[in-house]
Amino acid sequence: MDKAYNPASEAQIYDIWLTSGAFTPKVPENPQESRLKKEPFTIILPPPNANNPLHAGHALFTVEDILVRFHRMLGDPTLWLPGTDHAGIETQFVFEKYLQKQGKSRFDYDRQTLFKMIFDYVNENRDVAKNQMKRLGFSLDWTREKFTMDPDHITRVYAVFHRMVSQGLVYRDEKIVNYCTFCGTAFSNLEVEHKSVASHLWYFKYPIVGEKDKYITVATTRPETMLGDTAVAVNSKDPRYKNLSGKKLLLPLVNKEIPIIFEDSIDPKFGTGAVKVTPSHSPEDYDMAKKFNLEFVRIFDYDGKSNKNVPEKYRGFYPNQVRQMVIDDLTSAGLMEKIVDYSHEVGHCYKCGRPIEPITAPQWFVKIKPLADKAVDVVKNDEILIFPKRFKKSYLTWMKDVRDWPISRQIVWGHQIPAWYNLDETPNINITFINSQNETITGLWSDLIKNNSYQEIKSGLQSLIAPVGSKFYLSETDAQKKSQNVLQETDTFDTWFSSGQWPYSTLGWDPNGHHSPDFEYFYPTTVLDTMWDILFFWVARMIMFGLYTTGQIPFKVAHMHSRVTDSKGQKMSKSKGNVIDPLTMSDQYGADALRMALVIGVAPGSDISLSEDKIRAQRNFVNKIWNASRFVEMLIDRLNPQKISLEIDKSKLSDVDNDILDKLNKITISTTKHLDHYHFGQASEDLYQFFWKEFCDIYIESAKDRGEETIPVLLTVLITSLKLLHPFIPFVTETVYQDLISKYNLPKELLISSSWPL
RNA sequence: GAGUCUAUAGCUCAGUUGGUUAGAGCGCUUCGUUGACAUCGAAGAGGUCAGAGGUCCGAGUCCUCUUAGACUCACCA
Repeated sequence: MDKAYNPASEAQIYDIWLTSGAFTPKVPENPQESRLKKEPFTIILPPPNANNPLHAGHALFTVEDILVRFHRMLGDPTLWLPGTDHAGIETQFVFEKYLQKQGKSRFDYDRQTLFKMIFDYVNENRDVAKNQMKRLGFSLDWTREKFTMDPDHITRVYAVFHRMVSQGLVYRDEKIVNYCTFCGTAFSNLEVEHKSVASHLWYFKYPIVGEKDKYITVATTRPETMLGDTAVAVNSKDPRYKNLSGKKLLLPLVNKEIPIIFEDSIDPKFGTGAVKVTPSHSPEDYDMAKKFNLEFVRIFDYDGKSNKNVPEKYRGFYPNQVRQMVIDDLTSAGLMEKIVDYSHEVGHCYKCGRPIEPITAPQWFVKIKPLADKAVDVVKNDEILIFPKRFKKSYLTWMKDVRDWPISRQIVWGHQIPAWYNLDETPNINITFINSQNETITGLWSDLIKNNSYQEIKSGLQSLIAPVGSKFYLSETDAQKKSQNVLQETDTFDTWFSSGQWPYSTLGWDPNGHHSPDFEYFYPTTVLDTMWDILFFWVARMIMFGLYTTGQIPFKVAHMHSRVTDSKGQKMSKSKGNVIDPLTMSDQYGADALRMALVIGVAPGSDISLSEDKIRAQRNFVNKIWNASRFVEMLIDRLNPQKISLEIDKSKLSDVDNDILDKLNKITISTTKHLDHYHFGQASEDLYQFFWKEFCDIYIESAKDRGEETIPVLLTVLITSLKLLHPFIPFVTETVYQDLISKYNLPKELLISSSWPL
């Protein structure tokens, strides 16, 4: 054996495990019956972005590997299923930046071409993450590897979509959505970041029609939207406005009469108690407009600029430009009463950081209440356990009043929504395409078809917007019954609509009930482990989808791990320059050292502060194991016994022997208990102390002065320690174990497949 | 606006259901080690467990409040 442990050999060990078949569980003949007798242990890996290399957070999948290796050694049929995610918006934006460097943009390509370009781009990078996971020692079953862009996954997602449409759980509607005009797509509430913005409250006057020099003063944070006002709302109990019933106001600058409505949700104490109502650009106003049947006037378009619904001089400007113009014009008209400082929360795009424009747009929605109710029950009654416990509470409060989920995104990278429109049936569909002269053309189908062929439009298609109420079909052939002129919806599903179906889809759930043996055997899965930041995005959606589609929970335990921070407890980010790359670290110190550093002494649910110092310390520990083993072998060589035995003769034991065996027994019990309770930090810390202090510093030291009666104890403690440590630091333990086996003619087996010492 | 979490040695953090002199790693001081490991060993310095009050025979641990920080959710003009 070399003087020091060399992590370069780790790759060979991984290959040995891989070819041994240890990662691939066998599915018995009768999966359902077998499952009743002995339940498998299953984890579906949260699929990393197929396009990106791993970061320190991914290295934390170590906790899954620990669980999987532990249960495999306990003798449970164990499956850890790998996969990668196409990560819709994330990846498309990365690709757009790449295009930008080449002086191009997404608008230069038709939809099909752009999709293919991104697909190729992702395929080039897909193996990177996969190889990195192998490098970290993750005992994933690669024979079952999946990708969210696999045709069979898409088929299943489409089937579930069909079912939801037919049951009225998916609908189209034009309501207020969070729209980022820069990114060009709608977002769900979860994708909006609220930031406090120091702004103003503008007070200005709306003249009352037919009453000279009488006004109502409104207070607003968004003066620019007044161009789209269609009412002013006041509280019916507000004495100031009581006598105004039936009166109209003259909307300044636009010179249009708008009604006064009486809505009791208006707080008389805020501002002037009178609120301007802009149904197309404010969620609250939208609700009021629906209630009072008000007119909708959308003044900002998808490109972020003001449109033809405003007086000519204000057209074609961004909101902040319109704001200044409106303020100036109201002031010079003598209608501006006052401006006061005011700070409030404004939604910003989580991708590009720009302000979100609430805008009415036709989108696809999931009716969430029926799904959420069941998903609440299974967590409330602990059918699904959420660890650490505090996340149960945040899950339940979020679920309680979750709103309908907009699932359509105006991007091409993802699963194109499987809905087709017959254009002759719905001629008012708005289409954007690139024609044969490479010009981008936008217009209604009924107009475009006069000068362009269907084929040209179809092949150059970029996007379409079908008005709410447009008839759609769930297959292309159905749509073609009336005529051949059909187009598929150009929106794609929110990534989470796809990944929310990951657990049952990867295992081979079948929409027609012909499920695969894998599904019958491994579903519901046992543990889902992920970082808490996607509890709502992903975990909640998986629970809803799982219950809806399979009628069963997707997993029994949702284990939330924490963020990896730097040595000062700060979030890692490229701009701060404090990023620790897991692959650089494992090349330098070994994957074992990195893995140990990520779990040792970490309390469940608390942030994990990682530093090179910490990894180095664990490298020393790994080397300690190596050298202790080497020294045990040297001791045995020196004693040169006739026969190597692991049999312990209790009558010959001294106090030191009894002491170490007693402690070994205790550490075995406590490690098992801690792993059962997901206390990885405590388990690894205790093992560290036991091995280094109790075994090396005390027992091995004492063995230096003794005879061959120590051999069975030395080997027993060493081998048992290797087993207990194996889930945490698989490479060095397996390497040493194989060395002991060949040296002392022990029964051949791999540590990964050996039995847990209980 | 609602909620969650954190505060323990110079630094980063453990401390399971409250139970004797509060622990680890790194750092620091002194010493040792020519035949496992300088990626080592031994010894040591260093903490009124954020503050105040309370429950208890007993509180780092449970309760209340205060202070300071982090985070999550949220359609209020």
